[in-house]
Amino acid sequence: MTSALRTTYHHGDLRSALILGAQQLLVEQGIEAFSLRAVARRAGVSPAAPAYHFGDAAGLLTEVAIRGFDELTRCMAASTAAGARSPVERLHAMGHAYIHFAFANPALFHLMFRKEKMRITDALKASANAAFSHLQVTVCEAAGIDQQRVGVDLLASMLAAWSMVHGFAHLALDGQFERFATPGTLEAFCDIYIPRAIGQLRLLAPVS
Amino acid sequence: MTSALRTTYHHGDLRSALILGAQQLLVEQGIEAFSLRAVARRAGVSPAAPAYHFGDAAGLLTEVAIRGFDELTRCMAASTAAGARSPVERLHAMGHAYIHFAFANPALFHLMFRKEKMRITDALKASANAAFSHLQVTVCEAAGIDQQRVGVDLLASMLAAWSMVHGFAHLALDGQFERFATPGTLEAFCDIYIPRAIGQLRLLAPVS
DNA sequence: TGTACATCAGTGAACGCGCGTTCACTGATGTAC
DNA sequence: TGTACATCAGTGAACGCGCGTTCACTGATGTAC
Repeated sequence: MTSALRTTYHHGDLRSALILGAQQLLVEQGIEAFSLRAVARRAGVSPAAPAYHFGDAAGLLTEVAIRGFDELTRCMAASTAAGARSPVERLHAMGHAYIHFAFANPALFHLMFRKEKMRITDALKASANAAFSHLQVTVCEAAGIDQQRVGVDLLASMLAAWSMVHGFAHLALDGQFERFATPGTLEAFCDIYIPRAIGQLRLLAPVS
Repeated sequence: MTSALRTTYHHGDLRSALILGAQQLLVEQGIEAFSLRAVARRAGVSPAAPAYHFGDAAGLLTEVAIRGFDELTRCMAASTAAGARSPVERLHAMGHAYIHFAFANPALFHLMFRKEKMRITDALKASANAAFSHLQVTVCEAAGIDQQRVGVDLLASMLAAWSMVHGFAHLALDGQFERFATPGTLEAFCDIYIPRAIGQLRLLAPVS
């Protein structure tokens, strides 16, 4: 809701509008451009309004990050839900989903893993944990292990899988793979190398 | 050289001193605290002096990042040089070195992979490439492949290895592993899981 | 059904801060003759 | 060997900017009686 649309003194749901506006600001201009004043401006609201709801920038960004983790969880869940695939195929699908989430929301993805920008609240931890346990379940299934009995080896597999997709996404977003792919073909490059990189994980049998 | 030590109008080697000061500022206060004025203050020099040498913050940070990549290369080289180990052991050692470099220099490590903070000069590319080709050689040796014949499969192995250590370092630095380790034991946690995670790479035979 | 009052949600002008940048300047150094 | 001059390296005061935060305020909403 922009200032042009405001007719009443009270906004109605300014809190949500500010979170949404912050998300859009992140998408459009990156985290460097983020400030409480910029968010207020975009919402057509006085510069002091965001502080009333969130205290400071970290408070608002925390809410944005929570929604980011929720969305990531949704993406991962959707990727494994479709069709009756094998556990290994589901893990591949989830890895893809993780990396594609990062590509689709670069600034949000970076924010989510920059704890110094946020307040580590219980709500944030809960959302992040939900995303992680999706990974955990899928890795357990792919490795054929009862997830009630997570031991050192399985945790190592999970860390390896998570680290790999996370690192891949980070390096790709930072342009480190331009070394190998001419500009404009990064997506094609990723289509080829994401499955092969994930396929390098020892716990996984070849997809087909 | 601080202002207290300055006796002459000319500094002598202000350019180097500013780069060093910027590095220290990064170590001590993180990238958020970085500004040309802060660097000038630390060097005991007028606020306009850094701009004379580097143009803007990106120019100075580029120089810092170049030295970061050089140092990373040195760390990786040192890790593989010691003793007459097997190729696989050398790859393990290099992965350790990569992650330990990140732990020892968190702010610098983050800077090196934030291209929007820098100018992508030829010198920067050269330093980054040098670090990468160290990885490439070691992965080739570990996989037993002639590095003159890098194909899709070998590139996939390299990307997998790089992504994994990079992601591991990132996630650990962001505190994501506090989920598993009580505070204060992160290093012990990493000592256990770094080798096991790297051991998950398909190309690698068991270390011993 | 009305009225008084408390609380909530947001205003908007003002504050001080650190920042990058400009600009006329000056001290030191190098070079040509 | 001296001198004139150009260039280099850095000064420091000033500028305008956007920022977070404060503060007295006000319009709207809810609640008690």
